[in-house]
Amino acid sequence: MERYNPKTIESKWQKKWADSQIYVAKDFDDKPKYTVLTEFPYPSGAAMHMGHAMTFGGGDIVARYKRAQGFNVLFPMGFDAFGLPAESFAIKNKVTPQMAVEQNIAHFRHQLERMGYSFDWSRSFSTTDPEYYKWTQWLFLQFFKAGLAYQDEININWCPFCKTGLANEEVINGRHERCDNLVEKKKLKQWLLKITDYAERLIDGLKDVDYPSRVADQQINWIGKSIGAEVDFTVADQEYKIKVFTTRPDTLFGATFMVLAPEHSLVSKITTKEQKAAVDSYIKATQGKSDIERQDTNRAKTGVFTGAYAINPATQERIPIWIADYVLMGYGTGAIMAVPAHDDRDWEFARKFNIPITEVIGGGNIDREAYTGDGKLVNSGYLDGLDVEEAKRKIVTELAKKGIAQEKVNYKLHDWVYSRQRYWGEPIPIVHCDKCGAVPVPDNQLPVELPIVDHYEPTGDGQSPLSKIETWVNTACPKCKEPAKRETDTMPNWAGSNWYYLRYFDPHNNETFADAKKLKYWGMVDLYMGGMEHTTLHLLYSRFHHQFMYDQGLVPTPEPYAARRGHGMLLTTDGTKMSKSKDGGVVDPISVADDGYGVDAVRMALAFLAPYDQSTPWSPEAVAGCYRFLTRVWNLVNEPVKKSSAKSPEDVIIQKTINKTIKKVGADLEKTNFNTAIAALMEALNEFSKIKNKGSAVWHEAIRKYIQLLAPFAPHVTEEIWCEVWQEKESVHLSKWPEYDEKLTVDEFVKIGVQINGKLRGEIEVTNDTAEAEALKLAGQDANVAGYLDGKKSKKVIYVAGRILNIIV
RNA sequence: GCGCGAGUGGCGGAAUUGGUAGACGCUGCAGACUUAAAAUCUGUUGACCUUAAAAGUCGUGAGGGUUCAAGUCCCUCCUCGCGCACCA
Repeated sequence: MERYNPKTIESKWQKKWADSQIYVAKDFDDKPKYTVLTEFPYPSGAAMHMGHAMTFGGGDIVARYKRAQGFNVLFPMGFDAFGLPAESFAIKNKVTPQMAVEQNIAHFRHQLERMGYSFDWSRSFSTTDPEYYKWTQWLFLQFFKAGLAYQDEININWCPFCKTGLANEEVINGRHERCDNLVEKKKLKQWLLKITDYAERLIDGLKDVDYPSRVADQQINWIGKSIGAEVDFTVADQEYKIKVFTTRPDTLFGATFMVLAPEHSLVSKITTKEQKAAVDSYIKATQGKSDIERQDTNRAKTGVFTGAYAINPATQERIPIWIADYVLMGYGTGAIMAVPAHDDRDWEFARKFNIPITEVIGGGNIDREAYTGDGKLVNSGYLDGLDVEEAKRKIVTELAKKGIAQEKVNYKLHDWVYSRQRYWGEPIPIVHCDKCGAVPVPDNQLPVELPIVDHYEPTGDGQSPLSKIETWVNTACPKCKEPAKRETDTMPNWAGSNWYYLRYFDPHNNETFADAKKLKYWGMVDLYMGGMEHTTLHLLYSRFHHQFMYDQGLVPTPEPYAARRGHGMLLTTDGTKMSKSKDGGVVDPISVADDGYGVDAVRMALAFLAPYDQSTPWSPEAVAGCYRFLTRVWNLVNEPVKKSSAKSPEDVIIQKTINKTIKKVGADLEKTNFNTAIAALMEALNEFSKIKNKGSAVWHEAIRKYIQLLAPFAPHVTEEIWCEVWQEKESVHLSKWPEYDEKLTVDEFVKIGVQINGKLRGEIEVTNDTAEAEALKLAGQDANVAGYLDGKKSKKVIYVAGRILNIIV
């Protein structure tokens, strides 16, 4: 008998699968379709890491399972190759980004093939292919034409290291998520996408899709919806009005001062001569602070009085207007009405600057702290006696009559800063003309290709390197044909991934981004697997993109992904996050496979280690264990046995085992519970190993099914057994998923516990329809139980058939 | 501070949704095979107390409660992880 040798087996089958194209998905097949998508990678020059293997491995298991179930499965793969890392790699290695990407894709694809994933490579593409980004640009123009892409001069997040503007979502704790450098503010003219128009839809749509609650909650949280009111305050003795947003209009009578963000446009207008010096120096000090400093909640409140007053519209009293950096220009209107009695921050501020604190909601002790709970209104004129909710409604109604307040919903979500000052991205297909303004490049001139240049290092002056290429920049206005200039900013690295899943449905179409019939056939992605870290980035962006496309009639479904699953993080053995900077931190799946365990064992270990969505420490022993398991499977099927048609007394056990296992593995796969599915397969192997007569017909049928169950998890060794050991003509991965007989999944006899007064004292063997009296009799025969029952009367008997017998004495 | 999730053996983790806690894997221990080791196979592996055997007591972060019965349900609290964070 040959030893299990993954190395020769794996490379052989990977080649055969590629040659026979068994994983190629067919458009418009009669079978029901199933689209399983795994986030496509950025092809770096480095080794593939465990996070990739988690994503692709999970997708591959599902893809193989669904194929076996008779679905026409689309399991595609491509590359997301625009963006900063490719450019940095190119600069470092002194090659062009185009060359770097080509090399890296070849390298990465080779690794993916080495892992044996069942991707349909015929549909592969890179977001950097001009035939692809033509449509990325075209889609941008649809946003532009719909008024959802616009230019604005705003204060944006600027990464001084990468020398580019960033979206809000790309800033984590005040640092650029890619390079970890501190982000600055910079005023630049930028392209933005109006994602805020879709804030409500992005929340709503989550109801109709199956996302882990963690993911849905995080998106809802990020969008940050709050319901409240906008109220106008007039500045005393001046013509200005200050608009504020508040979620607590009920506390208006308690507003004893106002605060403007230092950047607020009214600040310079209302500040008095006496206060000007103080205000100016405060603004200057604020500008010198980083976002991290400014957002530190533990910092003591600072601020300065403008000298101006506003009129509280409820009390008609004059209240001072301050500026303070705890009020952010980026949220609401950049101005607040401060109610120190019922807001922690306002309370702290008022205390520090000796501003009066007026209680308007009873129930707290405002001398000690702000009271933010419920209660009855006090000191509030016509609101007195109402509770908070009633008061909110009443005051907004009253003020609305006078035209100084209205209900308002606010979101934390900001419009998406969509331009980058880097070379390696899709050029924004706009021409700037002195006469006609921003003019879209006509469809027949797309794509606007990136010019090949010698220098593409970022300039750092807020201009894209493209701006230095005069021959490219200078063009004719598509409208009036007069000389005009191209937009030189490029799109963010997220642009290509916004809609890539749609392109898999029809990857080679030159007429449109994807044919409508194919969009309809492959429709919604049934299962989308990816990393948790993309929840408020790519996943949110692409949902927005898709919703817009739906509104434009470009796609048939309102949401892109029917279900989302994210994998947990692999931690180092000491429980910390795997990172490149740490010694031995990153383990690469292929080198582990090359150590002799093989790809199948590595893939199984990743699936077996922990529940799919849970973070867990990486364990090299787990791979060894899975290798051992696969070796045992290999030895079992290769064990020489005498074939016989005779029935064996062990047949019943064999049948029960395989039927139970089919049921369990199928149920677990539906829930992406890979770890328990594998445990069930291991359990079954243990049962099978104990069988003495391995020659019966029942045995052969069962072991055949067993290999089919194992196939999605260990595709190579099962294929070798199927096609070489058993000489089947067609791949195990094209075979039909075995069915089970419900009757054969139930054991005739089960052991149930016997409890006396709720404590386990014995065990009896019963059937599911053993009567209570019979069960009691059996229990009485157990010496230990009998000892406890001896001489005592049973008060009560609880008997749950097939579960438990509990006797109360 | 807000939102979400999790606390079970030496370790990773199971537990049919209230019914014999610790499946499966790893590790450890003992044995078989071997000149020896590796590999493989067999047994064993929650703690305590006893042990000739059987039995027994405790045990799912802590404390309380509901129930014949709680890892699972309810209340109070603690710890850890993730995300957001001066969001008005």
